[in-house]
Amino acid sequence: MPEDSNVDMEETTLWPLPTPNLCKVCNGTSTGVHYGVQSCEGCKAFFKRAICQYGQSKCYFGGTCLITPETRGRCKACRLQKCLSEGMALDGTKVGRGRGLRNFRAQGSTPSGSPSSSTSVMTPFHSSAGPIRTTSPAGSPAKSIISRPPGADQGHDFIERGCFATAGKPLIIMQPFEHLRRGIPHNVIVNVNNSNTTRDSSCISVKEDEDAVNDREAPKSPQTLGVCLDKIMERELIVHRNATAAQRNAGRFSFMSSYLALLAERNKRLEDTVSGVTEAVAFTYRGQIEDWSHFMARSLSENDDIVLKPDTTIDNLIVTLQASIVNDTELLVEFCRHLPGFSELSRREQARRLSAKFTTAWLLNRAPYVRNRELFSVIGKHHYGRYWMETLLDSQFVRLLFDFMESVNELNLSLTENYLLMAVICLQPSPHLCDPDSIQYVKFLYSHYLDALMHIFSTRHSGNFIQLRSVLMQALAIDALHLRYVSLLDFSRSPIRPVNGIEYSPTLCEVKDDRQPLSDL
Amino acid sequence: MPEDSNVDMEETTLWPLPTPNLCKVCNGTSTGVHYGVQSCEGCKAFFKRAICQYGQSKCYFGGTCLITPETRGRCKACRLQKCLSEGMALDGTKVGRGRGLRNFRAQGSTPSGSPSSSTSVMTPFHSSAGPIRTTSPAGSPAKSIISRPPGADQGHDFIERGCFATAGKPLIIMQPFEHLRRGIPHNVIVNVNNSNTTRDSSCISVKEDEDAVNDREAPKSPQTLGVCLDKIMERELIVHRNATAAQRNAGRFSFMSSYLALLAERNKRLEDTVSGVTEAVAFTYRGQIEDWSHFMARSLSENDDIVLKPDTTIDNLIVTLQASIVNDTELLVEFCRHLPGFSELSRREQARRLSAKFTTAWLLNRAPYVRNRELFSVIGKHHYGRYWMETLLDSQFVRLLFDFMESVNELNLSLTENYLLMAVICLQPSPHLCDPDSIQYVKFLYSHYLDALMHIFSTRHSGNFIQLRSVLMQALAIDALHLRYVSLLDFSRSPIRPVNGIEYSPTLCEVKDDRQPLSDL
DNA sequence: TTTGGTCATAGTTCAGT
DNA sequence: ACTGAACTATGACCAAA
Ligand SMILES: [Zn+2]
Ligand SMILES: [Zn+2]
Ligand SMILES: [Zn+2]
Ligand SMILES: [Zn+2]
Repeated sequence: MPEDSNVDMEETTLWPLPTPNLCKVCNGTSTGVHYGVQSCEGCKAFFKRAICQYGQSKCYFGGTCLITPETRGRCKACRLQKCLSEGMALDGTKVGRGRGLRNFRAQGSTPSGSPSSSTSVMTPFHSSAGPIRTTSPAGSPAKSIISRPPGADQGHDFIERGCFATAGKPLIIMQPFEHLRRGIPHNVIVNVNNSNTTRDSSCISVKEDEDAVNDREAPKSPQTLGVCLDKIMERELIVHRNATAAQRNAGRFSFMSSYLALLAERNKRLEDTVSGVTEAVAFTYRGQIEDWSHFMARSLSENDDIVLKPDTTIDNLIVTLQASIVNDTELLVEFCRHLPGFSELSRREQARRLSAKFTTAWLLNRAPYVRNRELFSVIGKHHYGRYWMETLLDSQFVRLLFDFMESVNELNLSLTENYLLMAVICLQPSPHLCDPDSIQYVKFLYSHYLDALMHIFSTRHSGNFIQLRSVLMQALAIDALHLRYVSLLDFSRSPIRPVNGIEYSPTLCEVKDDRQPLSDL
Repeated sequence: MPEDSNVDMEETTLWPLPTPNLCKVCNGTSTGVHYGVQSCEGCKAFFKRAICQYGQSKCYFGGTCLITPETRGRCKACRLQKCLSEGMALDGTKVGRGRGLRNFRAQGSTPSGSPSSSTSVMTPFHSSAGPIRTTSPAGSPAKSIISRPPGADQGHDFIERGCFATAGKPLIIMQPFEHLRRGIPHNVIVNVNNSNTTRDSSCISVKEDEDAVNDREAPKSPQTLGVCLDKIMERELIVHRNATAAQRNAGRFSFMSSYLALLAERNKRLEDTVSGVTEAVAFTYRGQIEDWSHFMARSLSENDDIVLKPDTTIDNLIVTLQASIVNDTELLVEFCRHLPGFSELSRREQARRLSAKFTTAWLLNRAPYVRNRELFSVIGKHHYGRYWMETLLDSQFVRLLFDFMESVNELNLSLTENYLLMAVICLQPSPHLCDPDSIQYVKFLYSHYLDALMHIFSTRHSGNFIQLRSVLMQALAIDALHLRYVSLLDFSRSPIRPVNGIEYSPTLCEVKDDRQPLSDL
């Protein structure tokens, strides 16, 4: 320490300012200001690695190693210490050609965090930089995806269940049998001979002797398992005196009542939420529902042959379609604004979420009006069904849309359930849709609405949870497709195609399990 | 968060900011409209580079990365995708500069056409004359040069209007003459197959014609759905002023808190129950678990060939088996007595229930020690596995037992889950096991324990509810078999066979339509 | 106001040790 | 396992239109 500071003093006093090309850490040739300090390439890279990936290191020479271009490799601890004492830091690094404003930090006394002893703790912790990322030049082989920060955890579990299943932590410490199961036997049981168990195995043999002597040895008469069990039950249970019936009932009641009250209260909450959805529908989609129901009923009754003819020109239809998209979006926004709890999301997240969910909501809204691969919806004054969809859109894409709508249809949802499902889907807590501070809340909302859906869904005989789960998964795929394809579609001209020229392919629907690093969110 | 400040501004001004200075791509601070989109310097430069010099890139995180100022550097593919879906395009619409021309010339071999069309290709095929050749990796030609579709205008005039001009929506102010100002009327064939003569003026004139034809709504300005959605969202959501972050948090809290309190209370109940099970295990099965785990681990590690040899005589084994049955029964009774709520059953029902569940519990207790069709359990001092089972018992019956244990195994249960499952099964409310006055209570207990099981089961990724349901059904079958067959087995002599002479057959497992409350699953 | 260009600095790679 | 020269990517700033 004294050594270093002397050197610093001399340099700064005798050659006060520039030392234009010297690394403040090792005195080598500097290539500019890195991490706030005039430094060389080596010290720059070393500092980054030291902060991001090295573990602890310690000086073995007393902590006062001189750092020069020749010696800087000899003691990592002292080199890092020097970096820190010169003011290097990863935080607040400006990307791009920012002003080197941070230089003032190096002035005056060494910054607060500089360790005085030479045991530098190289934590793997890092600020916003994220794990070291590899970018690939075109066509390079696959890159490894670097370790994911601990924050980004479970992805799909919450698809399966509602609040009651996910809210709260795991209840108990798992002592999984998996170690045994997976057939890697050797490292499993370390506590082989810890016979300090409360109940050691000898008791078995003890009992064995007793019972063998008492019950079974002498009589050779057949003894069924049933008889044996009865005897043991009698013996065992008689030891514990049982309460009277009245006492039992009291016990039962106290055990059940509060829990049942909880369940009742929960059901009331869920029903409130369902009512909220019903009201939201009445405020928004109701007109559409009536129109389309009527239209479908009429079309189906008039004419068994369901292939409907086009009733306008492409250009007119495109204009109408654009308008209907606007209308649908407005309805979706309005619908979600009526959902209890939704308004507590930030406006920006609302916008992000609903933009991302447009396609899925569009499909859910229309699913009830699909019959025999035809869609009976009306936009403007025109029937917008398979004919126009196939005319305007990629046919594989259209097939996917119908597949999804038919999947939804197989659920046989009631009207309320259908829009409850829409709410659930609009609230799926995908990381890329959540504000950083809203993830927990959205997870709550999602599972709450899912609870509500499951609640009314399960009261019906047809409740098909597997299919429901499948639909939720498909919705995620549609969301992915929306981002990658649908939102790039140019709806202003006749073959509606994406502006980036990447045509539809099923791979666009793939939902990978990967989560992008969310460390600093 | 920048958003908060915006919200605050909003609160004070009472008038929604028309377009906050936010980058449409990354939500950072915008510096104006670049390439047709309100964007920041970074996204502007990125887009330019991405189009002109980068090769293709691909997302390694699933293709739905969130793009924020902090995260935008992590995934080029998603950033570019977002740029495109927001409508960014390189073309000559805002040709304001000659520098680029100079640059093109300096590069040599520039297509000499008008500067605005130099990169204008709508197809996924890239123009062979890539304008800027850089040091991009060798042989990565395929980057389609994106161009703004003809007719796209830029700047604020478009932003002010709803996208798609919101045909039929009176609240939007049309600016039908905006394009007249810019474009020279020009009769070009309507561009379903957009010819590459994408001069700005021509496209605008086309659009004008369309406007005139279609009752002056919906100018055909090519826009992606993504842009459209953004604009509507902005318009719709801006009408409803959002609360401050603090207000939102308060709202969230009030919405969540009582419900979460319910959940917490419920989880506490479940947790209590699970703890009860864990304690019950510690009091009863713990010694067995340790012994058998150790035995299995040792057996598997010593010897890949798992066929274990008999280590005693049949007569000895039968005696030992009898003793172990006694022991198992005692353990089962003791285990269930520790289960919260179980003691409130009448002694008679306890006995009836546990007698009936003996076989199922026996199997559940041993399922974790089954590997490759071998059972690694120890009774007395002897291994009791497939060899002895098949020697003593009906081989079809043995096969059934192994089938069930392997089904249980497939659930990959933790230790606690395994015995929680045992509790659930012991509490199945079959009518023939219940006292008349206890049916409701048993149903409650059953669903309570099932809740607890589902709860911890669902927190694990492997939660396989279908398999769980299947196991519960199989358990009922085993119960039926126990009554009809197992309890009649005479364990006192060597081939263990039923005293009534009715040999095992699968029909004995049939469960009458007993209407078990499995709908809870 | 928007454009292309600049360039200091950040991040990444890979042969060398 | 670490190092660092060389390379690529980023974006604030700028001058020009
Ligand atoms: Zn240096
Ligand atoms: Zn040192
Ligand atoms: Zn941006
Ligand atoms: Zn990505």
